[in-house]
Amino acid sequence: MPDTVASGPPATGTPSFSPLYQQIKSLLVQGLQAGEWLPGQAIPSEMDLAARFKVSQGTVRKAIDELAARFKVSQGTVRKAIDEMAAENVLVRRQGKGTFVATHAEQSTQYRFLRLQPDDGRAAPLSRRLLECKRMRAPAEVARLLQLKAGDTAIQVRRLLLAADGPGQRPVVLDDLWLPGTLFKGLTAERLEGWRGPMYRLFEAEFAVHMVRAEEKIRAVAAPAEEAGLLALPVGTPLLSVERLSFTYGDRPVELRRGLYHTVEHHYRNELS
Amino acid sequence: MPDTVASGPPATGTPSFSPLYQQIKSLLVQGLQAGEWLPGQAIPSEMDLAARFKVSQGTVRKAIDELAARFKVSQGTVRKAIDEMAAENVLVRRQGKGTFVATHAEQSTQYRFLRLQPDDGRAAPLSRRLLECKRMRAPAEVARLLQLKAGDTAIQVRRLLLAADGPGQRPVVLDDLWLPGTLFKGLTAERLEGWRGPMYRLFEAEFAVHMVRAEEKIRAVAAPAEEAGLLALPVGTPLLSVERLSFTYGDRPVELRRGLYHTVEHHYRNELS
DNA sequence: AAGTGGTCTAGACCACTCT
DNA sequence: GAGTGGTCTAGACCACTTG
Repeated sequence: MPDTVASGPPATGTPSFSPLYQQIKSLLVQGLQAGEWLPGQAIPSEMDLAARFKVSQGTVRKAIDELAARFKVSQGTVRKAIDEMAAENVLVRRQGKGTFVATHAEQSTQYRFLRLQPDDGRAAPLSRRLLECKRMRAPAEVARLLQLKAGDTAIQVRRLLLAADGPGQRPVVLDDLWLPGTLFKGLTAERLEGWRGPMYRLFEAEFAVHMVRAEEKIRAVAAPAEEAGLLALPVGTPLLSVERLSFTYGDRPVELRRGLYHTVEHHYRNELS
Repeated sequence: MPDTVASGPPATGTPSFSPLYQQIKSLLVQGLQAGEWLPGQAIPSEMDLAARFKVSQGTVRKAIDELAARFKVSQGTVRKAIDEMAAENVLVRRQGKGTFVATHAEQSTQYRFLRLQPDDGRAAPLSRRLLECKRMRAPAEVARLLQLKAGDTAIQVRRLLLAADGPGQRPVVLDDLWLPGTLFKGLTAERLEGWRGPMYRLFEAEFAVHMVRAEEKIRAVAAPAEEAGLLALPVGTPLLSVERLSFTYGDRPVELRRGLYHTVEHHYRNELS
């Protein structure tokens, strides 16, 4: 870890460039990026820190104090950095337990990025059906958005999400995903089909890629022939087209997804403020 | 102002019910609700506070110190309350100037709730055309969502938003609004047509109703005959249906709006985290 | 020069969780 | 009982805006 911070008393004099707590924040992001702490784990790893500072492991201090010592700043400054990261859903505080790296594994945040809801509040979870998973050269537009070099390979995944609350299963969502081939080396159809749980959790657990935030562009479109067929709908049915670009730590784009949502018994929910 | 807070040293002992800064926050919201400070104005009004505490007006202190004195808590606690309200876009901090009540008047936050964007980044502002503005008895569904009593009057407004970047003006959005008649007493078609600027700014300035947050339900629908005609589109064109319920201070619903967006050259933009 | 929000420090007690 | 985050206090200097 560079000691960009730990030079001199930062309270007075030059804040050099950005506020101390912002520097702490980016150091923590670097740690997350490097996989120093994994989703679901607590920060900091006391063993690790003890080793780093060559402090006897029995030296018991507060976790944040450890961070403070590591960065040579006060507890309050570290707190403010963590405050912001908690507001961004990168970290999760739990009173009495610790501060944890956010994960897509927990019930409460499992489908954090899926804003589609059934019109009646009942939250019948959707089932999945994998249609395709193949490696290919990334199309120009995909390469551009994922910041790949021309000719880099991408993985394309196509799948259906189905509502199962009625008598039969009705398709509700058709998803097309593109992933950078370099990051998702061992990803195969079998791996995807065998997985129980959210796809983003698989990405965390098997490929060390954690989705932090995303941008979506939403349109209304008429279902084209092929897509209509897959969704078992008449050609031309109005569908919500949701183009999502997802980012991991450090704002690196790592997934491009285009979903077609059938919004007759479901809707896309959004909060504005 | 009740002195729910100002009883005894709150740092130690019983926090009675909720954290101090939450109590401060709700007191501030009460002040906003009561119109004590208006959108665009700074908080606190020093004259007002001086009058309240019968302190000579010449006694100059920091604004937050005034609030702190008023509520008998430390500066840090007031700060935390204001922090949260700034995060909710209820207040706006400006370094060196003060803390202000958020408004829909400023350029930067003018169309805060309109997530529709042109596909090319160019931000050609939309022009408006008022189609209708009439008082009527609130339909059951509208009354329910706006928490009106059965039979209360509502104002219905219908309007078009048009893109003017090309040679002619093309309709892009058809909006239908319902407003509680009691809150918007003098609202007429003339008042709406004569107004230059965002509608939400008119609501602030003329009716003392400030929109703080909103919930939207989004669907893809086929344009019905009447709406298609108004938008100058073929019947059945896929449109984004955006149903918005807007709230003012204290989570009181004050506007129901249903927009139909034509999303061929525009899209709805959303950020997930 | 004065007043504002922005940052930083140092220390305290409380509420919750786990052993 | 020990360790965690949550809240609260008191005071300091800095950066920015305005007279």
